[in-house]
This record gives sequence, C-alpha cells and structure tokens, in this order.
Amino acid sequence: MKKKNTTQELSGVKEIARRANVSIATVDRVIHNRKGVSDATRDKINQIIEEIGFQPNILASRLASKKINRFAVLIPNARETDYWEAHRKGAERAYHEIKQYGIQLELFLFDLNDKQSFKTQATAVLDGAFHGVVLAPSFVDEAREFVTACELRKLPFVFINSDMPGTKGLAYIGPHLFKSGRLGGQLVRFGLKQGKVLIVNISKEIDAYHHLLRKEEGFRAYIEETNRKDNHIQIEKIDITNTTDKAIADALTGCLKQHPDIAAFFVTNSRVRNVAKYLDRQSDIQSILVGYDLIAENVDFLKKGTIDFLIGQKPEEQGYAGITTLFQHVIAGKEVTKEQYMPIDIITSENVAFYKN
Amino acid sequence: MKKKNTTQELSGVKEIARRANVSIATVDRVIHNRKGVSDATRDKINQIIEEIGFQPNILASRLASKKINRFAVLIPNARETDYWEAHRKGAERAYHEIKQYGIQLELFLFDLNDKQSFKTQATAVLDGAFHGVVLAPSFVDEAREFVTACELRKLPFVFINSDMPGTKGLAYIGPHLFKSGRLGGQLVRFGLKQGKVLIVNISKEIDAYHHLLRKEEGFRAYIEETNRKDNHIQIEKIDITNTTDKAIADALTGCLKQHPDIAAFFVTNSRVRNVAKYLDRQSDIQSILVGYDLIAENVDFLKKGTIDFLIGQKPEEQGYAGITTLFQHVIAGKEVTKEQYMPIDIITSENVAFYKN
DNA sequence: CTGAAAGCGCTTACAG
DNA sequence: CTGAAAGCGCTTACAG
Repeated sequence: MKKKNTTQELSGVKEIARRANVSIATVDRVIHNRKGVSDATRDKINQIIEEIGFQPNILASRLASKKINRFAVLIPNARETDYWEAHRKGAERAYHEIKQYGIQLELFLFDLNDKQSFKTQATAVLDGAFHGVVLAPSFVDEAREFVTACELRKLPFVFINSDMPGTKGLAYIGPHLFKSGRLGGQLVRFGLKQGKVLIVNISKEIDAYHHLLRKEEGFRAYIEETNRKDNHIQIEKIDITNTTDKAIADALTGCLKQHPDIAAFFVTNSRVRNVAKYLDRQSDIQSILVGYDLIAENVDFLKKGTIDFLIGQKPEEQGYAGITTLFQHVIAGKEVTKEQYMPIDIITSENVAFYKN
Repeated sequence: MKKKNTTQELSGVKEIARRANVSIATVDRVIHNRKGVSDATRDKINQIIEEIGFQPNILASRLASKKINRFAVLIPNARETDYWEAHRKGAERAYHEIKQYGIQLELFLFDLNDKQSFKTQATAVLDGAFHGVVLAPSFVDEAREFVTACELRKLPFVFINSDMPGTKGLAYIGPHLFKSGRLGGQLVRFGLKQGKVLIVNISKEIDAYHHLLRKEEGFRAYIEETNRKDNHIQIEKIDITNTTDKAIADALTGCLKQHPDIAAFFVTNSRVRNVAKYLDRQSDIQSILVGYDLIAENVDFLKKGTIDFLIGQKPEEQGYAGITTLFQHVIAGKEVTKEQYMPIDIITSENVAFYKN
C-alpha cells in the first residue's frame, strides 16, 4: 500500500473540508455552485478556497465524473474547395487532444450556396442537447437568428472566420478583416509603383458576405494613404455574383475592355483561383495578382507565378482554437479571450511549403 | 454510491487482467515493460492488449503515479534582445498546460558571447537527473559534446532554432534555414528590379554560426536562379564579427564606399536592427532592407519603413513545441515528428500587429 | 514471479 | 441542508 503524503496536504477538497469542518461533498457542492448549501457554509468555504488558492485537479475531476460534454461545429461543407476542410481538420485535431476529458464532437455542414441548408443544420444543433457550438456565420440574418436562440438556451457559441459584432458570443476567432485588406493593399503596392488596380469580389451573395466588403475597405484605406503622397494608384472595382467559370471570365473581359490598363488585381477571397485561371489564358498579360487562402488550386497558381501573394487566414487554427476555446470555457471554467485575431500570413512560392493551410 | 457500468467493460487493465487470469498488478508490469513477469504471462497479456486495442487512460495514470518528470531547457539568455525571451515564454506556456501531469521545468541560460557559459550550463543539465532536454545548439562543438553525453545517458534531447545534422536527436524544431534564405532572396527581388544587393552576416563567431551561412546559401541560390533569366542582380557580401554599434557602422561605411550603388541589404539574423540604425542616419539612402526576427527594435524600424520585410522564425512556437515534443515522447510514449519545420513568416508593417514574436 | 489492497483527488448517488 | 462511502482507471509498495 501507499504511504500518504502528509507533508504538503495544503490544497485539495479534503483540506478545504477539514478547515471548514464539513464533508468534501459539501465542498464539491460549493465548487460547482450546486444548491443545497446554507449561505453560512457556502461563504465560509468560498473564503477558504480564496485563501489557499484552490485549483481543482482537472484530471481527477474528469476521471471521477462520467459526464459527457457535446460540442457542435456548424460550418460550410468542403464541396468546392478545401478551405473549410481545414477548419474541420483543426476542430478534429483539438477534439483528439481533449476527448479523454469526456468530450464528444458533432459536425453540422451546410452548403454555402444554400441558405436553407444553414437553417436546417442550425435547427438540428438547437435540438441536439449540446454544451457548446462553434460556427461560421456565413449567412448574416440566419446566423443572427441562430445565436439569439443560443442565448436563450444559454448555449455558448464561438464565431470563426468572420464575426458578428453586437452578439454575445463567447469569442471570435479569425482574421481582422479590415487589416487583412490593408495588407492586401501593401502587397499590391510592393509590386505596383503606379497604375490601376482592380478589386474583385466574387460571391453568390455579396450583401450577406459583408466580410468581403470589410476587406475591400481596408484595401482602399491603405491605398488612399499612400496616394496622399504620390497619387500614383487608381482603384477600380467589380462585384461578380454569378460564380461560374464562364460568367467570371465574361465579367473580367468586360472590365478589362473598359480599363485596358489594369496592372494589378486584388481578389477578396479564395476565388482568386478563377481570376488566375482567366489571366493565365491571356498569355500576354503580366499583372500582379493578390488573393486569399491556401487552397490547392491557388497554390498551383502561386508556384506557377500567376499569383504573386496569397494571404492566409489559418483555417486549421481557427477550427482548432474554436474547440479549445469552448473547452476552456465549458470544461475548465476559465476566462477566454474574446477577440482572437489570427496572424495574417503572407504566402509566396518560396514559403508556401511550410504552411499547411 | 455509484453503480458500476457493467455494459461496456471492454477495455482497461481490469478487463485485460480478467481475460488473462492474472491480477492488474501483473498487467501493469507488462504495460510498463517492468521485469518480474514470466514470458508466458507476458506474451498472453501482450496479445490481449493487441486484441482489444488497449489505450491507457493517461488521466488515471498520471493521477495515480506520483512520479515527477524533469525537463531542462538549455538556451541563450535574453540579455541583448527578446528573441530568446520568446523561446522561454513558449516553453513555459507548454509547461503550464502539462504541469498537471507531473512535469517540472528548469531553465539553463547561457551567454551567446561566452562559450564557457554554455559548457557550464550543459554540465549542470547532465548532473541534474533530467528526463529530457530542449536545447539551442548555438556553439557547434560544445553542443556536439553535450549531446554525445546525452546519448550515453539515454537522455532524450530536442534541438530548437538550428539543428545539428548527424546527431540522434529526438527532433529538430525550427526554420528550414536554406529555404528561409531563398525567401529572403524573393523578398528582395520584389522590390529590386535590378541593382546590387549586400548580404550582411553579423555575429561574434561566424564559423560556429554556420546557420547564418546556410541562409546566405539559400539567398544566393534564389538570386542566381532569377539571374539566369535577366542577370539584373549583383551580390556582394560582408561578414562582421565585431558587433559593437560603431564597428558595424564602420564596416558598412567601408563597404558602401567600395560599392556606392548598393540598393538592397539582406541581413541574415536579428542584427538587422544595427543596419537599420545605420541606414536611418544616412537620410538620403532609400534602400531595401530585409532581415530576421520580430524583436522590439526591429519592429520599430519596420513600422517606420526603414525595414521592408522581417522574416519571422516563430521563437515562441519553437519553445512550445520543444516541450510538447518531449512530453509526447517521454510521458505519452508516442512517436514524434523528427523534422518540425516552422512556417517562415513574412512580416510587414501591416501585419506585424498580429504576430507576437 | 504474482496478487491483494490502498491510494491519487475528485464526483456521485444515497441516506438522513 | 449535510455526510459517509463507493467509484473513476490506473500505480505503488508490500507480502508472499
């Protein structure tokens, strides 16, 4: 049998119970804010907890408790690109690290081209008896409705990839959209000393996707700042809401006919692949191209030289941090950082090998 | 009292013991390769472990075991810059996440300008009864001697920041030095369409610091590749081993007298701050400056525009991964990745705010 | 070479 | 409102 360590019996529920002259069951009740404890006892115990700086042993706690916590992940499916695949992988990586603590993970994937699928999946989450949810609020109105329901049910939620200011989310994990746009401006400026640059927004619903517009604003802000000195850059812009290859090509052709002197392109999302594909065919054009996200097609164009810079948004880390943030809040009961801005990675053909996503 | 869960008693030492007709103490002996078990029993138990895919519950294991594992961190002190401070912070962050598993951490800091201090600290580590060590092999010969001693004592070690090919380290965690140099070449090339670039190595002992030379090689390789097309870039180089402000300024002045047409500088380490300080005083010079590491002074020059790009080497993550790698190997008994190349971050004035180190 | 039993620091029914 | 005791899945002396 084991000798009991009598020298440093200075922490733990047992010591608290001893000092308060109660049983450890009562201490446990206070620690977990369960009812059925007199105010006097509660106060006394809380004071002792303060005094000795009690930190519960999470190992023992999880081992003894058979309670299961269920987390839901509500994000787009990865039908079109592997961008959202990375979020999923990150969430699952975090899950594997903490599942021993009695966590279960469930994925709810919706179609980025179908609002209704978001609603369906969101309802499934609400019906599912979860203890926390990580979501990408891709459809603004629907997402707002969903998180309102979460608030009612006291179901904690974390935003990833883009946020919804004004909601009571536990945290936002993703890029600072405006500053990410500013960085795009700077990158274009490194290559383009003077001339015309085209901002390209490509998305089915550009009203809803205001996160693209926040990038555009950042981009404009940076360029305008530099223009105060030399006024060398002119900005044009185009919104493309029909996302087929052909429609995008036609839109760009139309635009270039109007502005044949466009020397640089800034594409506000991973759709830069479409612009790259288009430019690649016009073999005579040698323009600067900056866009977003390390999806496979984009990386090919980066290596080929068609794309100069990709801005990385760390989707894998977003997924990972979404889950660990829930864990910190729900299981460990710790304070979490409300705004978790990811580093905005600059990727070129020379360092792309070291970035997974 | 609790009801026992009788439905899924399909894993765990108890089940193994039941199937093997032995006690759980014997199962424990086999799991931990302790001796005092007959071959027949051992084989039978191992087979059952295979069969049911036994995964020990690390929570229960660490809770029951009062064993302490001690890790040592052997890195430079942060006297001159906060670069090595970041390594320390990363190691301590990892430590706080896993200390509940019975880990202790001890720091052994040496002076980058004093080989002897490395030797002293290395000896202290060897004398200290550790179960793992993370080290920066800043002094090549001394580090080689140290890790040879580690191998003899079966003390696992992990390299961070720069590696020592040919040693039996558990892992290397840091940048791919050659490719980091190539990236430097690409960044210079973005701004310099043609002209002369100066490679600057600044370090007390440049023979020992061959990691600077591996960056130089990468840089040259990239520039030579682009030169095959247009031959627009000429490379000069200078090694500065006297690292006082004045000596560096004098060396640069001498060099610029010889080559007044130098239009870009590539500094192979965090000493780019010295070059920036120098260039800042020659207010007429508008050259491109690329260097390494997000130390405070460098960041100031980046924001000011004196430095165009900083290449980040993720010191904090290096320290963090060093400790978690040891943990995975020593505590969790898992395979670890031998080469853990960090992403090579490109930092500009616009995205610097989102990188801590 | 092997086993019975106490213990790690908590949580959970159950009884009062 | 409160406590005694069993249990989580392991590890550790100790006795044989």
